[in-house]
Amino acid sequence: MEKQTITIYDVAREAGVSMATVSRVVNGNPNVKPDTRQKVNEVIERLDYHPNAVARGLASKKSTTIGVILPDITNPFFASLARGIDDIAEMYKYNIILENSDENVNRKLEVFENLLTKQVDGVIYMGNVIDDRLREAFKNSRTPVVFAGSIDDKQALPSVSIDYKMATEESVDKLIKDGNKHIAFVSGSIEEPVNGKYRLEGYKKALKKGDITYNKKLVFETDYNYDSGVMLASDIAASDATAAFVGNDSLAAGLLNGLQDLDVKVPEEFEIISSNNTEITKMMRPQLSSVGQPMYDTGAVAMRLLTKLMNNEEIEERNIVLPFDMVFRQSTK
Amino acid sequence: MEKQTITIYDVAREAGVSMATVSRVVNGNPNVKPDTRQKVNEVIERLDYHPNAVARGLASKKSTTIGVILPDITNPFFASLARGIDDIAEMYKYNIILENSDENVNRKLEVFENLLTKQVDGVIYMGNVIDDRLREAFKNSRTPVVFAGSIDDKQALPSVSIDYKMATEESVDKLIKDGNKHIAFVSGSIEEPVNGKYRLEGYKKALKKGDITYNKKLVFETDYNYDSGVMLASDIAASDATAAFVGNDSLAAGLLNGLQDLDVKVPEEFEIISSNNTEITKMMRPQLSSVGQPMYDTGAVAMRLLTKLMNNEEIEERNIVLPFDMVFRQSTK
DNA sequence: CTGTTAGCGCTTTCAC
DNA sequence: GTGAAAGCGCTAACAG
Repeated sequence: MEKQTITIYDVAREAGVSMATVSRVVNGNPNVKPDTRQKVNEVIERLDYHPNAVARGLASKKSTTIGVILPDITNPFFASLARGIDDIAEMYKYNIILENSDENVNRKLEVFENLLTKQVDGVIYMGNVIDDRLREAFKNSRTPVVFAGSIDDKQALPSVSIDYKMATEESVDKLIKDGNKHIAFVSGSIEEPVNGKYRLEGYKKALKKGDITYNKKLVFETDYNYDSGVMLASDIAASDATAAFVGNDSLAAGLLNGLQDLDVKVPEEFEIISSNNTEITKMMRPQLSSVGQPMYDTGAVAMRLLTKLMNNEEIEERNIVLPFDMVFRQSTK
Repeated sequence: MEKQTITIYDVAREAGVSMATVSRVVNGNPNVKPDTRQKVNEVIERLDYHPNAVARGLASKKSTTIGVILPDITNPFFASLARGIDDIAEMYKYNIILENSDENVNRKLEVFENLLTKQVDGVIYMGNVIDDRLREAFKNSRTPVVFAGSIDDKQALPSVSIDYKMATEESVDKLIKDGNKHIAFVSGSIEEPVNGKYRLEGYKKALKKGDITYNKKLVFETDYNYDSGVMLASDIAASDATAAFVGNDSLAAGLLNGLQDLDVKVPEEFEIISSNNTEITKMMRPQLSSVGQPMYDTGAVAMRLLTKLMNNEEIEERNIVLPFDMVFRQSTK
């Protein structure tokens, strides 16, 4: 049925030139006489020749493939980032190998090894947790790694993200301005730098500006999902909080619904500001106010940065901070 | 900093054996004396040797990589399928190259070519649209392709999905049993087999059983997203429909909110049954009733099927139909 | 059980 | 502008 694999050698023979010349035209090398080029192209067409990327990768030591490590592709936040990455990758002719890490450190190490084994030209890392072993592995490999939507708190590696501290600060500013004196901070584990280091600091800074003393009891750590939010609602309703900054949309959605099920009126009795402005913020009733984070762009910019790193181009800024905005909807006054 | 790439040859020399032997121990070939094996493993450890998957791929003609073509990874339905695929792929030591097609036929052809170029061992295809050129390309390649969560209406290619016709039929049965005489059918383009061929047929069959005449005006085609649902709400409210079967959760969510914004009470005045039972069905108020589709499992089973195909194992059934269930929540009586 | 020997299909000096 | 030849790092007969 299907004919034998046809190789560069077949094309060379048919066109009466050498493999080197075929290789040149395939790769757009200018040092080929137009006549020759055309002749070769005709044969390529006629034989329906397709270069073998694996052989090419072995010879050139470039795979035109990059690895993408993320916690879970079903999380809309990471899916959006991945989409941004993929679109730019496509533009630069790179393919993407996807790896779900479930934020498991050992798994990340394995996965990274595996990616190196596959000779990826670069990797984009997403995830809120990063430990020293992984950081070491990243640094020791000569494969460039960039962080997307995540920050290495040691700032040792290139990254693209928003200013989480300031975004949180502005959110809490707004909540204070609305008259709230007791504001909950809801997030995933504060072991994660994005929460414990950046967001929490922004939260504290806003409190200080508002002359409100920080109360540890108003810091709620849980998982990033809807059901956790629902379950958290009773705890929060039982506290004296009248507003919350929430670090994740699914979590915020759960909290909102949970609170309403307990007959707490939002925003009249309780205000909520969420963090990622994914589509579900619009689906909720009342609609959730949120920090607006350019997820797609974060992925896109990270990929663009990676291409520069892979080509050893000059980099102006290794730690890129993208602008965010505040989207006020119905869950705030 | 980083030492030279160390190869199988280095290991062989250091261990005083041949490359072939090293290759054997690396690949777990049993024909190696335990002593030798251990000696080689020690050297591998000491030299921190990592096999080069590209070279291996060239020599063995296997890349241990598969391609996954889907419309858009930010669509939760496809993201869940992708997760199922990835988990099983990992189990069988395959990696996944992700390709977003945006349901664009030309792009799909390109992307598929590219995947073949990269020598993937198999491909999983998701998408509701498939035209003859693509089907031909799939069949002509000797790379196995399986459909996941989608059906090739010609049934020519292996696939894994639920029985969309029956799921729709059962949904509409329920709506009829609740007393509705005018039931809208809302989906994406009925050019897509899943809608025009399977779901619509199930819809018609249920109507016939309920002695309701099919009314073309109650068939609404639109895009698979929240805003389209919102916009559709006024049209549907203006029709005489008192219930709707909707082929997509985001769309159903938009319709639900749109209807409520028009003061239509759900489910008292209007019932809705959606299709994918993604998490947003639970987030909506009232919560959406939905066909429960095993998305993760569909991906997982498709990947398992692909592994069999790649190994030329016997296949009992090429077109696997997974069970679905009906999840009744608050958008139905 | 182990070693030898060809390649896999392509890129890349280095000559001419 | 073009060709010859040497690998890239590994697998897979084939001997022995």
